[in-house]
Amino acid sequence: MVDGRSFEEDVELLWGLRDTPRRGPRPTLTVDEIVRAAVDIADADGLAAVSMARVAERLGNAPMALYRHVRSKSELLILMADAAMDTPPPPADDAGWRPALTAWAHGITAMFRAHPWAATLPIAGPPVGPKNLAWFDAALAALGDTGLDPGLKVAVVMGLITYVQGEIRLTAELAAAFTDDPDAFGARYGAALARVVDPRTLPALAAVVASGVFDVTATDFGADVAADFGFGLECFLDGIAVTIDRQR
Amino acid sequence: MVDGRSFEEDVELLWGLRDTPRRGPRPTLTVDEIVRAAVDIADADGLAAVSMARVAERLGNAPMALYRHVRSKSELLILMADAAMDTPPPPADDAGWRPALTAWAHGITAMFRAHPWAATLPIAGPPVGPKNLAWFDAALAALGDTGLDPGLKVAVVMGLITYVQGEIRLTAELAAAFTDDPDAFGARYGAALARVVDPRTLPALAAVVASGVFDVTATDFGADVAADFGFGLECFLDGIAVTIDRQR
DNA sequence: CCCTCTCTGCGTATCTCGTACGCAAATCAG
DNA sequence: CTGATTTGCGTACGAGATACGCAGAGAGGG
Repeated sequence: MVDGRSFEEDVELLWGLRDTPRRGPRPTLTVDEIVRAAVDIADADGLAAVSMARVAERLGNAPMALYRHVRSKSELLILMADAAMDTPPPPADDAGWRPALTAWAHGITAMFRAHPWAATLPIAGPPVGPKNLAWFDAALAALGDTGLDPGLKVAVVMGLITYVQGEIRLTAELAAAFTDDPDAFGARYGAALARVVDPRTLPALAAVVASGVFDVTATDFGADVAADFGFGLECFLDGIAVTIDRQR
Repeated sequence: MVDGRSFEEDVELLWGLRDTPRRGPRPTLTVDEIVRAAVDIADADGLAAVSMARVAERLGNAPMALYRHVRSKSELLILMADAAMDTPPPPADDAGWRPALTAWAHGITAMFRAHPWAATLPIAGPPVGPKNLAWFDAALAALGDTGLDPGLKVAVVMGLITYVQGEIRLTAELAAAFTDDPDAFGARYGAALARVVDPRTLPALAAVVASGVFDVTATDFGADVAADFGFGLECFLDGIAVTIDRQR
C-alpha cells in the first residue's frame, strides 16, 4: 500500500462512487477531465509524454491543481487504463463459444491498437475497473454453455487475456522501436542474425535463418505479426476445445 | 533511431565485438562490470532503483564515467535484458517435442522468477542478444523433427514466447502490487467485486463471483497463478499438437 | 626522450519530473 | 456574519538523465 492509497479507494474512484463535498469552492476540474486529457496526450505522444505538468497545461491549470483530484501519478495511470477501453460489443449469442471468443480477442486487440501505450503501463493489481470487468464478463459469457465449472472458465479467460496482452505489448513496443529505427526490421535483421548466428552453436536457428524466413521487407512486417497473432490464437482455442471435450 | 544509437552497434555491444582502442589510458571500467552492477541493483531493489548514479556508486565511480562505455541508459537496459538470462539447458532430445517445449517454458519462467524486473523492461527490438538467441534456438530445436516448415516453427515459438512473456509480466507486476498491499488480494478482492458487480449488467461475472472462485486466501494466490500458467501452457501445446497433426 | 594524438574519468550545469507544504480565496452550514 | 472546509496553486526540494568540456594518462612517431 504505497502512498496512503488503498485498494478500496481506487475502486470507488474507478466507479465514481466518491461522495462529493458540500462545502468549499466549486471544483473547476473533474477527475474525468484530467483522465481524458492524460489519455489524449498518451494517444498523441506516447505514455512517456504524460507528465503532471503536461496534463495540467492542457487543462489550463497549474500542475499541483491535479493533486486535489488524483492522489498520485500512479493513480492517474490506473484510471487511464480503464478510460482507454471501450465497452465490449454486445454478444452475437448464437454461434457458440469459439467464434465469440475469437471476436472478443480481436475486439480487445483493436481496442489496444487505438491506445498502444495502454499495453505498456504497469498492472497495478487485479482488474476492478468497470470496462475491464465488462470485458471479463463478456469472455465468461462466451463460455456460458460449455459446461466448464467456474474455476476453469476463469482459468481459460485468464490464459486468453495473458496471451492477448502479451501479443499486444509485443506489437506495441516493437512498433515504437520501429518508428525509432525502421531499418532495424526486415532485411537488416536477417543480415544481423546471419552475421552472428554460428551454425555450430545454434544449428536450429541457423537453419531457419538460412531458409530466409527473417528476410522480410519492412512492409511485410506488420502483416507477419498479425498472422502470428491469429495463428497463436487458433492454437490456444484449439487447446480450449480439447479441454471442453474432455470435460463433457 | 533515437540517440545516435544504431541497431548494428547494439548487436556488436551485445556480442562483445567492439574493437578496443590501442591509445589512451587503460579503462578502469568494463561494460560487463557495469551491466553486472546494474543487474545486482535490479535484483536487490527492483528496476526503478537502477539509476546511472546508483550503478556508478556501486562501482566506486562517478556517474558520468559510465557514459564512456554505454551510450545511454536505454542501451544499458538492453544489455541487462540479455545479461539476466541463463544459457538454456542442454536438450534431453529423446522425448519428443512436447516434453521439450514444456521444459523449455518452465525453464524460462524459472529464469525470470530470479529476475522479475527483466519481464517489465521494454522490448527494444527483435531479439539479438546471445542468450536470447540461444533460447530461441533451443525452442526451434525442440520442434526439429515435427515436419513443420520454418515459417510455422517461428510462428509457434513466437506464440509460445508471447504467452510465456505475458504470464511472467503478469506474475511479476502482480507480485510487486502484492508486496505493496497484500490485503488487496484474496478475500478483499472478492468483496470488492461483490460490491461493484451488478448481476443485471454483468451476469456471467456475477455468477462466477457468487460461486466464490475469487474468495481465495492470499496464500492460495500464488498457487492459483502457477496453476493457471500450467493450464494455459497445456492449452497452447494442445493447439500446437493439432497443427502438427494437420501438417502431416 | 619528448611531442602529440587519443582516450579516460569525471566535475559542472541544465532540464525535466514528481510531489510535500502551506497560503489565500471561495463557498456553504449555522 | 462567522467559521469550517475545500479548492487552486506558488514555492521548493530532491532525484534523475545527460550535454559539454577539461585534465591527465598512455602509446606511437620523430
